[in-house]
Amino acid sequence: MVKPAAVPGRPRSRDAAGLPAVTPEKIISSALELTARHGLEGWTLRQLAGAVDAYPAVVYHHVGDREAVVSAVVERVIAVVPVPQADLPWREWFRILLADLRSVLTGYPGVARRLALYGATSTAAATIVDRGVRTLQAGGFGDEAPTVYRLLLNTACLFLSAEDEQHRNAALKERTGELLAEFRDDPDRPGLAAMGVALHDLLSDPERRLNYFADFYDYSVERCLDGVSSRLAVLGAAH
Amino acid sequence: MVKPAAVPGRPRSRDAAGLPAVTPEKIISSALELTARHGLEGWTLRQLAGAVDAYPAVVYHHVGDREAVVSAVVERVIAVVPVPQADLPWREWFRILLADLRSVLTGYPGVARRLALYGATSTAAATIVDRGVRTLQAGGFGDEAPTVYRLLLNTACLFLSAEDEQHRNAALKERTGELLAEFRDDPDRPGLAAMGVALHDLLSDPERRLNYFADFYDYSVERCLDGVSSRLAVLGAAH
DNA sequence: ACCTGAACACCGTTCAAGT
DNA sequence: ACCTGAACACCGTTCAAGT
Repeated sequence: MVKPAAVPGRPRSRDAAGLPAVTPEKIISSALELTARHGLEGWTLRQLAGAVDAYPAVVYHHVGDREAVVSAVVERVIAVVPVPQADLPWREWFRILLADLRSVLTGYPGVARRLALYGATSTAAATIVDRGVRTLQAGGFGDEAPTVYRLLLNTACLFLSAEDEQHRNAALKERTGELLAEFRDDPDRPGLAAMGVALHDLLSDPERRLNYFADFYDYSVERCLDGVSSRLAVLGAAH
Repeated sequence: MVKPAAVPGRPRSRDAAGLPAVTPEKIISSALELTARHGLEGWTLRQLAGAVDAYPAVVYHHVGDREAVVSAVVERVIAVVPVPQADLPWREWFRILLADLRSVLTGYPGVARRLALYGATSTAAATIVDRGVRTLQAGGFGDEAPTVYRLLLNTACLFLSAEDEQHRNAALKERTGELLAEFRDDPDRPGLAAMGVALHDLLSDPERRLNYFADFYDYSVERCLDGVSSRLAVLGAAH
């Protein structure tokens, strides 16, 4: 990881040292690996440079600034997300897409956040948007299809980004949870007590604790789909 | 803002210089101001120290590290959020809470994100949780009230955090929007084209553009409430 | 064109020393 | 106890100089 100190006898160019040339491809796949391991905000440009045995300036030369590397990583990740088959009913289509999205994005912490905030622009992303909106159009959402698409994808990516962050900063989240769990016997605040009990039960059962994020994600996605579904009924009744 | 360079004749203690003593209170309200202007991640500890005419180490002495200051700011902000009156039907109660939440949190960029990720632990926060969960219990959600509460608050805070971030990094968001808008005539990808048209219409109408975030927030909150509402019907039918 | 090596202007944090 | 002033170990980024 750490570059050896410059010594007088050391060759001063990569090929004199027998090192392969640095390429954008190598930089980006190293960044992808670092992201899988430490999250998108968990590595520094100096670490990335170290991973390809080069100086930070080399990253700038081949790819650009940190932002350029990050957006390349994001595009690579969405390219991996499978697109559900086209003839499914809209609800099923999105249920599958969002489940697959989770299983990919949890492997690359921080990518969900970028996706939620700025989206992606690659052809892979374009395909998902196209299929998604068409599925909603076919489902009867008409002009509201793009809005519904944004709602569903935003919700999914935002919840996943929260999950990433809470894993990263488990200590803080834990502390808040424990604090709330302490109120579980408060007779003056039955609502708070109910929340305390729910949180306590959740944290003390090892299995529920393990599935905490997955379960809450599924619940949230289902409620979002429910909401969109009842909106569809309103739209249908209007004409 | 900038401390004057140390000159030989300058008094070396605050009271010798006629400066009032630094207090935790002053530090935190300065941090609150800085957050209102630049966002929670938009100021540095050195800036905060400068705002109270002191050295960074003074902030450490009176409040603690950056994290301690940030969490104090978050608690101050939620204390400002009004709690809707207790006798409202659950849907109305949350509609009002989440609208008020938005009008407060948009004034303090970055706070929504913290709230979504780690919640708050002050008595002000506890009151909102208590009333919210009780309102849902009264509405018939039973044991699912805590989960529904978390879903609603999470959704609201996450959407608001996305809004904060997109305002902060308007350039990136703009670029993605324009890129998508370019596909509005693509005959091979009608779904993408529909998204392009929707985005184009949105960005070209000045009024819709201005209300973009507020409208999408309201839409998302309403769909979330719809989803929760149809879940309530399922729960009710079960017994 | 590609890479080296150092520098620049920042961060949050720590600490011995002064008052 | 409160504050000074400097230092430490980092960042991302830039750039002249080498090969």
